[in-house]
Formats: sequence, C-alpha cells, structure tokens
Amino acid sequence: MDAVNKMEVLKSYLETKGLKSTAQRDYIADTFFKSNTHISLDELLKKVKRKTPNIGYATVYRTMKLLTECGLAIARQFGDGQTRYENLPQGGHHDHIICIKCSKIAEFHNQKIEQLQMEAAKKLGFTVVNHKLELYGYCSECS
Amino acid sequence: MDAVNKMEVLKSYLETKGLKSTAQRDYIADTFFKSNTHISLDELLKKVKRKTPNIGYATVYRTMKLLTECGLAIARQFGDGQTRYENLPQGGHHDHIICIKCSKIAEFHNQKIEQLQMEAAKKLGFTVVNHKLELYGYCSECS
DNA sequence: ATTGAAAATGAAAGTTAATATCATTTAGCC
DNA sequence: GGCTAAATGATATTAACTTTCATTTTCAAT
Repeated sequence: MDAVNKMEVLKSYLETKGLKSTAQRDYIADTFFKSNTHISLDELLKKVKRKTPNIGYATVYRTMKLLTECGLAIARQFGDGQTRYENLPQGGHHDHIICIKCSKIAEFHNQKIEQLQMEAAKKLGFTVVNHKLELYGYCSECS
Repeated sequence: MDAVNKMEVLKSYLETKGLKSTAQRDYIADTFFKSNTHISLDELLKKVKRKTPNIGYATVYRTMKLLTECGLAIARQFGDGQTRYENLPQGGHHDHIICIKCSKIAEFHNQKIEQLQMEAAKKLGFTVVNHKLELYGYCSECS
C-alpha cells in the first residue's frame, strides 16, 4: 500500500466516523506516509513545520492517534522513553534491531526465523498469526 | 537461577563495581527476585513498603536500574506508558507465545532462532545483547 | 573500636513526553 | 451565507522517570 492508497483509507475512515478533513491533518498524514523511519512526534512535527510552520504539536499528536486507531500506523516503544510510529512498510512485515546506546533502529527480515517460530509454536499447539521480534544491542558505531 | 543465587550475583556485581550493600537495596532486590510477574516500580514500592514503610521511591528506582544494568532484570514496555521489570525466569531466558483469544501464555526457547538472530544482526553491524520475541496466535483450545 | 571518605538514602525538585483543556477558527451541510 | 459540530493551536495538566541535595550509612584503613 503506498501513500496515496493510505490517504484514501484515512479519508474513508474519517467519513465513517463523521469527522471532517482538514489541510493540516492531511498534510501530517501524508508526511507520515511518505516517511520510512520510525518517527517520533517531535520528529514528525519538525518535518511538518518546514512547510507549515504554524502547525501545533497537539494536532500532530491527535493525527497520529487517529492513524494508530485505524491501523495505518503502529505505536511502538523501544525503551528510550519515546513512542515511535511505524509506517506500514511497503514490503510487508519486518523485525527491528535497536542500538541501546544511540537508539538507532535497523530493520531485517529472516524467513528462516519465522519458520522456526511456526514450528516452535506448533509443538505447543499454537497457531501463529503475528509476532514481534526486537533485538537489542550495539550498532557498529557504538560497540 | 533462584532468588538466593540472584542475590549472590548481585552481591558480586556490587563488589566489582565498588558499591556498598545496604539493607534497603537487599530487601528490594530480594522482593523483586521473589516476584513472578512483570512488576512496575509503583507495584514493587508498594510491596516493599508493607514491611519497610520508610523506603523511598528513588531507592526502588535506583535498585531496579542497577538490576537491569547487571542483567538480573529486564525492563519492558507493553505500551501502557509504564516500564515493567521482568524477573529472569528460573529456567533461563525464554520467549512468549500468547493466545489472542484466551490470553494464555506459553513459553519456549529455541537456540537456533537465537543463532539466526545473531547472524542477522551481524550483517547489519550490530552486536546483540538481548532480545524480545513474542508470538501471537491461537492456542490448541481456541484455534 | 574509631574514623574518614565514598556511597546510599529519602524527600523533594526537575525533566520529559503524553494527554487534556479551552477559546478561536474552520469545514461542510442546510 | 449561516449554523453546528469538529479541528486547531496554545497552553495547562498529568504521569512517569530522573536528578539533586542534605543527611545517614557502609566499610576500609587505621
């Protein structure tokens, strides 16, 4: 799903909820959808303010809350005390590795790990539908 | 590793760091080691205050920071805005698989998965010191 | 056992991020 | 265009975490 499609999903979500659409919210959402990192509210606000300096923190906060609510964003906490919002990746699911010193986040995907997960779950009688895998360590610059 | 062993690990950690041992810290640590849930600072403070009402929040905070530092506790955030501390389970590290219908939690451990994690991290220049793996799905009774 | 330096404590203050409030503005239906 | 509900932006509040500081305690060296 690309940014344009996501905007459409958002639009129809607003309609079903009887909410109004505004230039600010659209711009915040669009900026978020075009970002490819795990972005915090402050970072997103800064980005948005470049073109629209009068947008307030509260509006960014409320927009991200809305996007999280309708599944277009995922709120994540990596332990540095800040909530980061994950834009649903184009290539589907991925896992994270987080530097415990500088908080840098890298992404990876390993099919074999996922297969082993399924097998481990099966042994316990479970059927996996989703998972969360986070590695914590030191990045090349901090080790 | 049981509570007694953990106290010993803590003690030797304090020694190597040149830190002093105190009744308060020992009691907080012991209380934590004997807990089996993911406990928050407030909860732990409350527990500790039952027998030692004059212990302060800051001391609990500092003790848990210390335990996290030396690997005897793991700080986790489940998205409710509170940090919870996980007591290292007796059987060593394990991962969780959670039933999304009945919330049953099973535990498993797979050495091969951990190895693949290390490898994936290495490719990205990271050194792993810790990880978090949670599978979500249906247990045998709910599937 | 006494002493002195370094660390620990507890209370309180400071910090940070998240959330709520409120007066004003805006969207969208009539 | 006018009306009503929602949105906005600034600010205030809250909650959790972290630091500060005066006092107390530990422990190693007498």
